[in-house]
Amino acid sequence: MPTSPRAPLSRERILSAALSVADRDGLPALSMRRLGAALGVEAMSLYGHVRDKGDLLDGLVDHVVGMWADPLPDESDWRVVARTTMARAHEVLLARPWACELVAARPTVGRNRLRYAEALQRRMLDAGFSPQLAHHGLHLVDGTIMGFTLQELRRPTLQQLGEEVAAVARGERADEFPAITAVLADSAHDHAAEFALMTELILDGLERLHARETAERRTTDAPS
Amino acid sequence: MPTSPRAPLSRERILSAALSVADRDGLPALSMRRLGAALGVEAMSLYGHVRDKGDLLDGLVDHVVGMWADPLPDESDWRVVARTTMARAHEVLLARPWACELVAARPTVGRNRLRYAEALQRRMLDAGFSPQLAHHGLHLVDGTIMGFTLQELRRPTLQQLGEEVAAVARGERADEFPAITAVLADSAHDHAAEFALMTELILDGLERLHARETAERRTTDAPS
DNA sequence: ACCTGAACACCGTTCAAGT
DNA sequence: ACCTGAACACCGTTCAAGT
Repeated sequence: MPTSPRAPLSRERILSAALSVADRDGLPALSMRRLGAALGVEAMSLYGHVRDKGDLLDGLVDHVVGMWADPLPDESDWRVVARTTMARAHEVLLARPWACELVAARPTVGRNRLRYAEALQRRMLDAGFSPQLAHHGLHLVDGTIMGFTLQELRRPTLQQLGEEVAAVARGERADEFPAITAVLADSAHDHAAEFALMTELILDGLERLHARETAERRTTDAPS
Repeated sequence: MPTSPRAPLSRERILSAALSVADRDGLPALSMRRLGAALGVEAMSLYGHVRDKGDLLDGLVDHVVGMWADPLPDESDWRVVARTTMARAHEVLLARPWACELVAARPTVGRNRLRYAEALQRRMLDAGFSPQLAHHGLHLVDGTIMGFTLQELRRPTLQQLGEEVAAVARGERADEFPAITAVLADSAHDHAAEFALMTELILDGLERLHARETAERRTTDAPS
């Protein structure tokens, strides 16, 4: 779907076309040839504005990161920034499974990711975090976003692909997998609630580490 | 490298050949044609023992899961089981980046994964976890493994691929990214320590949720 | 300058044919 | 039964050629 069929073809136009191809038909469908066709152009013309297919995918990743990080929350509390970023990232990635897979396969660090990392670590340092803990904190938040979103995207395919696994999910293997069967029978699958719980667990943990750190600093500072 | 050049070609033999191709040359090199060549056979012969390339990849994923889950820890404490599983999974996946990517892209639930899920949730239920919390617990542990391993695999490519990002990593953009620069300058990159810290944070959090749950159950049970 | 056509070295998969 | 050869419809990328 070329917005204007003979616009001069820029990196911007290519990236946004790639985004809509991936959204509509998935990552495997995003070939240089099909992308060219979507822009009304031969595949080879793309190489004038994009070094590689890899370069294109990197651009795509940072574009998606921008979708949750771009209007950075105007807040000085690191907890608020972390919480809202996690929620937004989770939402954006859940809606675009291909993006989650892409970030896992090709973990590009682009401008949008830098800006978000700067913002979060700034708040942590301002709150009195040591550089080391701010470092851990960013990784904790990032890892949780990816790990948990993958966790949720994994769910639907459980019944779809599993041959004997489907039987387990239907509760027909209580003999061999009693615990799994019991858990599936007696618990809800509230994804959003689980992610929120995980978020608070992480934030609590970080806060506790921060408190312990300042306590230790006080005891070592006092005698001097 | 066919172990015996004219053995009758089984699913087992195909899977282990695929594993060594992926280990040696990476995931993109694992094509049906090259895998056939590694077994001294035409690509098309593989389809007698494997439905699909997808089927082959699914088998590969569960094989890797078995590498950390297979001798299940003979322990009744859920904390020990969770801790050792996380450590082993992290180690196995760090050594095989392609496996981490594969699990992210195609989250197969195979027999090995079922056995591990059963074992961990069994311990949690036995410790008094509600089914709901045991459910969350498994997802927490799994999400942490994936999220954090991806986090670490992401690190080396930061300097390798980033154009301007490399400058930030070298500390040459302190004006625009002061917090990132300060954190990178004043903190170590001890991956193993960070993963251990993350593990304890998760286990502490789960234990706290468990304690809260039992406290609530006691207060609601008492009046009856 | 920007785009193209043809070509190269690959893919996964099907299917009729061989042994 | 098990494996193969040829074929189909694709890939990413190069490069000389067109406008």
